[in-house]
Amino acid sequence: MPGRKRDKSFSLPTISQVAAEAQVSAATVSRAFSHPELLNRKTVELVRSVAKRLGYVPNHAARALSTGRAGNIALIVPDITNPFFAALMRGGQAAARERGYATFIGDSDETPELEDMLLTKLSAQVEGFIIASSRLRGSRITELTHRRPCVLVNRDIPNLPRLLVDSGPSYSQAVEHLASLGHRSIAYIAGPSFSWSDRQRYGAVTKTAAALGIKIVRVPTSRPSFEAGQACVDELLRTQASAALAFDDVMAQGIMAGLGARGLSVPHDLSIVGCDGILAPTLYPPLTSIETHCAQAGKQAVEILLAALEGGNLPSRRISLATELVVRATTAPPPDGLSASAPGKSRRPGHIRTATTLE
Amino acid sequence: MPGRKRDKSFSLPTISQVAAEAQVSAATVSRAFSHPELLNRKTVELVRSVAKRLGYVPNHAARALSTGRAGNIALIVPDITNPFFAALMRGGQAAARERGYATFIGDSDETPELEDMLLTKLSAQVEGFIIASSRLRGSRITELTHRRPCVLVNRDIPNLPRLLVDSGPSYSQAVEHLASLGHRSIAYIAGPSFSWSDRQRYGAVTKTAAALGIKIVRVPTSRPSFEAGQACVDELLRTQASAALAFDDVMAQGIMAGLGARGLSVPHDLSIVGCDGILAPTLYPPLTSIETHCAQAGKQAVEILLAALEGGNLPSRRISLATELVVRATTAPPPDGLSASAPGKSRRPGHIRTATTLE
DNA sequence: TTGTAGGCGTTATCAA
DNA sequence: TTGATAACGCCTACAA
Repeated sequence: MPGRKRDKSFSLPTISQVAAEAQVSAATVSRAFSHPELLNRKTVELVRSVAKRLGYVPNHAARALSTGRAGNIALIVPDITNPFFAALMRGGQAAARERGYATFIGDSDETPELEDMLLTKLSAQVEGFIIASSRLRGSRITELTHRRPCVLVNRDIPNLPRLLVDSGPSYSQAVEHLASLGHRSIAYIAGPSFSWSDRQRYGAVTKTAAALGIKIVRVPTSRPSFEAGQACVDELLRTQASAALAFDDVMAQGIMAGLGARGLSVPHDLSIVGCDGILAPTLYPPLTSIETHCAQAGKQAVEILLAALEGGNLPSRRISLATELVVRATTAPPPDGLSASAPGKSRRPGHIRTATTLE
Repeated sequence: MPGRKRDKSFSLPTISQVAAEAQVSAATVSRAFSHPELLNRKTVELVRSVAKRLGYVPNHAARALSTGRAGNIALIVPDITNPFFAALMRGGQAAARERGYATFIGDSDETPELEDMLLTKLSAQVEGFIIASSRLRGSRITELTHRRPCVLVNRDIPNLPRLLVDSGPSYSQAVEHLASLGHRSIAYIAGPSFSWSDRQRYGAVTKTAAALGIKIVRVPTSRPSFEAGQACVDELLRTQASAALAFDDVMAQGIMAGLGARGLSVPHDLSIVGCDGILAPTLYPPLTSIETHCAQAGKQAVEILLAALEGGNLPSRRISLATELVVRATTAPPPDGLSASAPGKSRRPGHIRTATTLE
């Protein structure tokens, strides 16, 4: 007869074992967990106690097959170890868990191929995706969205639900902040070329700099990592810029380490601004950085996805998340510039937040 | 008739759709993916091309139900955002992916309850678990191991397969290193009380210190985080110790920040040693720390688990992973001590590795 | 309030 | 080399 023998050594108790033990039908056991309100109080209690004794837990995979609802979502990020994504994942996973969803993670290692592979392999096991900083072509993302609901983070594709950390204005402020300190030549330490965030940030920087008559030099890097930050220091120094705007805190940290290794000090020899806000307050000196509220972004992305899953259709809305420039101790007047303003303090009014103590 | 209607908006192509389109049976389609060697070359090609055109991907959940093999594993850690666990996860996830397994992550937020919940909810969807630094009672872990194969990291329970980052010897060396610099009173900044690693580290520290006639004061903390590190600085200073051995790099970083905020400098006013090796080289000053090779540990744990899944039984072996003390720039003679030895350099011979440049 | 039975997508057994 | 079919564990429409 068909059907296969199976290694019983690690098998979990099934619904029918519970049913037999409790002397009820499997349907009753099922209802005791999914729709207890349809059952007699006593029955629910009986079934649950038997289930507990046997160690029965409803099998998600089987339930998924039957209902089409896996109770899982997946979170795809380019780099698990980057604090921005780690915080985003943490916020997202907590939100999912609160609503009863389990979370897959995929680390694409910054490569489109791996990202694509993860997305296709996971698609049957999850109800939807959060894709953060996708390195995929827009057309491919749109295709995938037809198979499973996707919420994008930091990728702006029309008609798809997306959460955009709107750091452009803060980068503009950062340029103004540096300008007010007397900087006339600023290096932009670039992020990945496929990154929407990088385009947005670089765009804001060049535009604001042009308006202020400030020179911007773009320093390309291999990927947003501590090592890449260190590695670009020579090129950064060659630009003769007196300040660096980094794509993120991790790179800024790498640059600070690289400068330190060359006997240069921050902000005395060079001013630095990062972006993320996670690493920034933990560094020495505390990094002037753009706060992105990444855990909040993860949470909100998951909430949008789950609402869509339960509501039935995706909102296709574009949501912007505000950021703030937080001035700490890595920005000061340039070495030979005007020394009227105190280091680490901006004289400009506006939305700039100044952190006086370590947070 | 029974069976339910389902929202078709996001449904994936199924095996029978491919079968119909390719004019073969569902069994043939199945074999084209699972056992192509049983099929005619032409047939395999035909089926695969049709599948590709339709965007068909075998449904893992259904396969899991039929075979009992989910093709998933789960990685449970106390804190996703801790670089030690982030690196461990990255190593583990990459190893799993290479062997065709997808990875769930669970962040237990340092609580046993959440950890237990994650483990039970995930058990039906995964073939096995990697549990890192479990905060669960040993008896509970043993119970869970009967349901699904588990490989433990940094938890020493007899008869279970476990990978232990054996940092004890390096902590002993750290004590000797500090002693050789002239320190006579050292604070140990503790980790979580349920943590095997903490017991091992504290044990090694007290034992070695006793042999050298050095005083150890244990400073308890709420959890291994940057904030907790900052928060314990006052208590640390009250101990009058001239050096601090921290449970991990994250706490060491918090302490360094807290000292900086109080106008104290490292290693001039206080020497600090951390543990992990991820954060250490990125800090300023570069942190003397114990290198734990955490990504490697994640990889190896997964390999043990997968070998067990394929081999059929768990090895129940206890594997030790060696660590190394890497001396960087946060250890020096105490303020009023002998100043014969150069700061940041140990005069002791042996296995101590000295990092002269930033890595 | 509870039981019966068909079906979710896939795989393995058996037969052809 | 391929096809028909039972079975995996669960859920739900319908009957009782």
